[in-house]
Amino acid sequence: METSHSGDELARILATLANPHRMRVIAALAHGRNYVSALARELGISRPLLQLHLAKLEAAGLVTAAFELSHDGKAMKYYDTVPFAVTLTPQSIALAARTLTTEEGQS
Amino acid sequence: METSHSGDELARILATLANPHRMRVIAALAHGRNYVSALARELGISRPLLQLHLAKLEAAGLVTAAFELSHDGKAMKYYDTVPFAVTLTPQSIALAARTLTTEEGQS
DNA sequence: TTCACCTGCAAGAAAAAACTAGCACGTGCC
DNA sequence: GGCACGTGCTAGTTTTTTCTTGCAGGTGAA
Repeated sequence: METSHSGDELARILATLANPHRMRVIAALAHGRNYVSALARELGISRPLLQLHLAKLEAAGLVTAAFELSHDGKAMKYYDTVPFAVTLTPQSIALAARTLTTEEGQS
Repeated sequence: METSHSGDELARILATLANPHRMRVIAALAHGRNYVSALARELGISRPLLQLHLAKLEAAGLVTAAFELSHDGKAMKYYDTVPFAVTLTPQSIALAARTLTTEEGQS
C-alpha cells in the first residue's frame, strides 16, 4: 500500500533497489525474517558488506529491524521486509520529478 | 504494458531512473518529444551531460531516438518516452532476483 | 579461560558513476 | 567569411558508491 512519494524519496528507493545484493536481500527476507549473520551466510557475502546494504534498505524504508533475544540470551537483530508497492510509469516519474530538491527548483 | 523483466534488466531500469536529471528528462519528454539541444536548454544542463543521460535512458529502453530533418535542413535528433509500467513489490523483486547473473548463479 | 556465536563501527582501497571541457563535423543565413 | 544553430565524440577530473580489513564490545557453554 503505497501513497505517492516525493521525488527524492522515490529516487532513493530506486537507487536502493537497483543493486544485485540488495535485490537478493529482499528476496531472502520475502521468504521470512532473518538475523544478520545467518543472512550473510545464506547470501554468501561478508557481514560488514551485508550490514551496509541492510542500512541502505532500512534508510529507504524497505526493511525493518528488530532486536530479539534468542533462547540462549543473545541479542539478535532480525530484519524483515516492509510490504511496499511502487508503480513506475512516465507519468508517475514526471509527477515525482516536480518535487526534486537536487539543485535549483523547477523552471 | 510491461511483461516481467530479468533481474539484470530490472536492475538497469531502476538504476537508470534513480537519477534526478534522468527523472526530469522523463518528465520533460512526457509532455512531448524534443531534440537534444532544446532539451538541454529547457533542463538547464550542458548538452554533453544530457547526451550521457539520454544514452543511459535509451540503453534501458525507456526512451527512443529518431532523426528528423528540420524545415531548414538540419538533422535533429528527437527523443521520446517509451510507455513503460513497472510495479515493484517484495515479491516482484524476489522473482527478478532469481535471474541475476552478477557473480555466481543461485544456490 | 577459551571458544563460538552474536553485535557494531571505521579507516582505507577499489570500482563505478557523474560531470566538465574541448574538439570534430555539418547546415543556413547575414 | 563569420556567426548561430544542429550533431558526435573523447579524454580527464571529480564525486559517489562499493567492498575489504580489522578491531571493538557482548553472551553462553565446554
